[in-house]
This record gives sequence, C-alpha cells and structure tokens, in this order.
Amino acid sequence: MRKPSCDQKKDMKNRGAWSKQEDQKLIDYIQKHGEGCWSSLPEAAGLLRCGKSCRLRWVNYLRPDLKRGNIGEDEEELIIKLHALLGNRWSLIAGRLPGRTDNEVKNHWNTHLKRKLDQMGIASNNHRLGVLPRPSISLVSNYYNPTDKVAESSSQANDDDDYGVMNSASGTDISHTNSLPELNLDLTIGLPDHDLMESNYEQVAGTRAMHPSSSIEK
DNA sequence: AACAGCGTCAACCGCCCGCAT
DNA sequence: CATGCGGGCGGTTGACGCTGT
Repeated sequence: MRKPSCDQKKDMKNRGAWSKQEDQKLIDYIQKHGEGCWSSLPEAAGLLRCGKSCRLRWVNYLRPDLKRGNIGEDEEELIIKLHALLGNRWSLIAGRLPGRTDNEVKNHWNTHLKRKLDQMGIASNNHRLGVLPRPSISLVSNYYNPTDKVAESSSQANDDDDYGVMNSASGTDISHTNSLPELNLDLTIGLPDHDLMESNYEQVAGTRAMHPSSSIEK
C-alpha cells in the first residue's frame, strides 16, 4: 500500500488555525504563480504546512471569488433540492452555488438544513429520489463545473450510495420527487455537448478560472 | 461571575481516482 | 499490469463563541 499523500504532515511544524502571515504568504504566492502543484507549494511559498492544508485553506477561505456570509434562503432551497438529487456530493452542489465551497455547504447542511428538514418532518437522509442506478450524467444546470467527475465518467458507478437522477434516455422526469414535487432544476442528463460545455465554461470562468486542473479535456 | 451545554465552522483525516512511469 | 504520486472529496473532529442556568 502506498503511503498517504500527506504523510509529511507529521514533519510539519504548523497545524491548526492559520495565522494572518501564513494567509498572506499563500495569497501572495498564488497571485504570483497561480494554483497548481500543491505538494511543492508550501516550500516554494515558505509555509510550514502540507500541500493539502494549503489547498484547503485557499479553496475554502482565501479564494477571492468566495461570497462568505450567510447563506440565503434561495441558496438553502437550492441546496436542499440539489441534495435531493445528488446526495452528499458536496462539491457538486457547491459547484452550482457560485461563491460557495463544498465545506461551507456541507457545514450548513449538517448544522442548519438537516435539523430544518427533520423539523419539517422530512427525513434529511432519505428525502432524495428512490434508489436508482447511478448514471453517467452531465448536470447542465445554471452552472457547468468542468471539474464535475459525474460529467466526466461513470467511474464512481460502483459506489454503494444512490444517485437520485434518472438517465434522460429513460424519459423519466427528474423534476419529480416524493418530497419536492416542485423541483425543477433544469438538469439535463446525457453526454455534454462540447460547444455548450465551452460556453458554460466561459460563463463560469470568472469564478472557476483559478482552477487549472479544471480542464474539460480531461 | 462561573459553569455547562450547545451550535458553528475551520481544519484535519483517510480514502479514492486519474495519471505517469 | 503494478506502483507511486498528486489532487480532490466526504466524513469527522475540536476549538471557540454564544446562551442559558
């Protein structure tokens, strides 16, 4: 077995909360060199952190396009609907909430929405559609996230959790759920059209451009 | 004022996947 | 084909602040 990718962490001096100086170093470095090669970034930036920690800090906190602040009701609604469709695919859900991170969405779900749904009598763990085979889908909703693994392959098809989305080939209307009959996310299932992908990518380039790994050629 | 309980959220951990060799 | 590495993801933890007693 290979060792964990962040095994060096034991050697790292700094752990826990980030200081302002560390934040500034990371910001300065990324502004100069852009993202990429997180494993070598800490040394290059003069940080005593592991690459993963740097990436997490940047993605979840320092990125300039982050909204921060309270999640609005409309966003909550969208999260609930997307969760009904996608389950705990926080990165996918966050990808459709511009300026929000997977961590933020996940935390908000666990602290607010879970309880909210429970109070409403909707089981937060099974408000999704019924168990269906996970399709190879492309979610062409209001935002297309080029990093979407779902869109790229069905490699996760062996996961045991379900995807509450039916293949469009079946003709099933994905906008109907047991608990959210009004759901209409305009999610299109199927192989992504290349031109559409390009245009959508440009559309979100402002918020996702800092992700060099987000290549639709992948 | 002091303490306990609870909620929030940043950060960590372990695992998985894709790619290169 | 096997292995190693880097990146990314979801689950979990723990520190901290707030509120109630």
